[in-house]
Amino acid sequence: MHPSSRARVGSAPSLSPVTRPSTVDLIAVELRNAIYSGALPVGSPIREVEMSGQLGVSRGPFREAAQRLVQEGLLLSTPGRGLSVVSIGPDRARALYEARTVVETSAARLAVERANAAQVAQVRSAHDALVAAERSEDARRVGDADLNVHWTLVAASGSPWLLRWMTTLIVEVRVATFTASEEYAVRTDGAHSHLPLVERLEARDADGLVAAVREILDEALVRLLRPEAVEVETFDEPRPGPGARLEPISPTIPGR
Amino acid sequence: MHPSSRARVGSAPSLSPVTRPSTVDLIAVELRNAIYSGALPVGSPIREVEMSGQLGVSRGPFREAAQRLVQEGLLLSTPGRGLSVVSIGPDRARALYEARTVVETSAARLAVERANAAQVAQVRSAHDALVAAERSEDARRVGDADLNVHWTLVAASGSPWLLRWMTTLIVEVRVATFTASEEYAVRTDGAHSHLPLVERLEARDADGLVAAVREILDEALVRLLRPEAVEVETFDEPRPGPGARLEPISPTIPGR
DNA sequence: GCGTGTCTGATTGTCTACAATCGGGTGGTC
DNA sequence: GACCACCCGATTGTAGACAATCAGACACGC
Repeated sequence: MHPSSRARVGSAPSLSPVTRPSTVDLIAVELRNAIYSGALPVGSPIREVEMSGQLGVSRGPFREAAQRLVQEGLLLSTPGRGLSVVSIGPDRARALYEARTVVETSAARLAVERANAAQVAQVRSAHDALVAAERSEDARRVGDADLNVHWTLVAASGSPWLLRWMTTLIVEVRVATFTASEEYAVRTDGAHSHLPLVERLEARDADGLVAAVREILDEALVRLLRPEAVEVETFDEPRPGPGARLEPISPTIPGR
Repeated sequence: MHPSSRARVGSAPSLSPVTRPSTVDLIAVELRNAIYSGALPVGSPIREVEMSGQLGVSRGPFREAAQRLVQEGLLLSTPGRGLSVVSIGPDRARALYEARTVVETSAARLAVERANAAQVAQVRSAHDALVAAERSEDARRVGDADLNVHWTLVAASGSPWLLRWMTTLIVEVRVATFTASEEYAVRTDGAHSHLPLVERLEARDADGLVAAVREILDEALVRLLRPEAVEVETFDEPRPGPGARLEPISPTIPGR
């Protein structure tokens, strides 16, 4: 997903330690992506025998990766009954958006204070991708791009904690969306409504940026809870059909 | 620790589903407590063969529980080298306190808006426990009570997300403390300095409460980073000696 | 004395097998 | 028809075994 955990090769003359992803790392990413994309539907059981087989790994590391997602709040573990994908209904969706608002508004203030030019450019670049995504009229691509604008804004805060929470919140937002409706719809004017985020960040206008964030999130929550109450045009896309299929994990890159 | 995951027995005539803690749940709690208390020192390796033996469980569920703590940020997993307790030095401590401030000030505002009388009473009760702890002059007990005041305040916000983050932040604050110094010291006037938290919550004074939270956290960070810069009297206690010892986990309560 | 190669023990990472649990289906009794 | 007991297949939870990896010690060559 968004975090790039690529090994950093030190530039000459100094070398940095090389870290390689473990099997558990890879499985956890795969599972998180599957939940984010809807391939693993909300509330659905995690059949560990079947899924570990699909991924080409044994049950041990699969279970370990799953426990990461349990801790993250994306999977639910019930002793004796196994794992399932969480669902986030209306009550919890309100709390989710409340937490999301805390993170994003706080990150916005920090970003205005301290984001460097490269970080600000990344938010602008993410917004450009949103503009491009809207031309494609592909709801999923638009939704991804929309969330990525928010994610880069939080990344620009420079706070590892806020960014970690935001990475999970993004998946949870998707879970809440899938819980609310089988259909995935995004507004057609997301690029326009998100433009003030970029402009106010560039202008270092903290209060204006926070207000823009709040407005977007408040509206998104209303649309999530009562879609008919919001009169905006949307791109629609039905959810992928059932039958979660996980691809085998690529062999770990050998050597170090 | 603070979250009580006790099974809720429904009052007659309706019964609620019974949930029992899994072995993985129990191990994770044990590990988290051991990090919080310093029994597992910062930076120390997690010897899974030895520790699972001490807990009386096999390595499988031990590894699963450890992965929860990896996701939580309390343990670090390095492929081929295993697990170790994280350390949080000065740079990360600043970011930690920044995140802590975000959570606690946001929770404070929500608590003022919506905490019921029972929740407010719990904050007051937590403060009473801090007063009692100071009479004992036991630094650990004081530190625990201090953090519990903060935790109950966040609990009073009613936000599951903020509370979950806060539960981890508390352990991380301890990790940062142990990283900074072998000695554990708490100020002797914590009850006095925390009193405005309770009073302003009771008075529903949001701005006043937020200011009080900020002041306490700012001062705590200064004391963490430069202890000599803060002239306050402290209770001191050396850290427990090395040799982490985990007690065997009680057998799961049979039946359902 | 320093650097490199090899060996060994400890530990990690993964796999497989077995016991325990759960849920659904079936048959018997009232 | 409703309820209960039993059985069986699927799945989970855990233990133990084996392969792979790492770190430290030692020997050798320069």
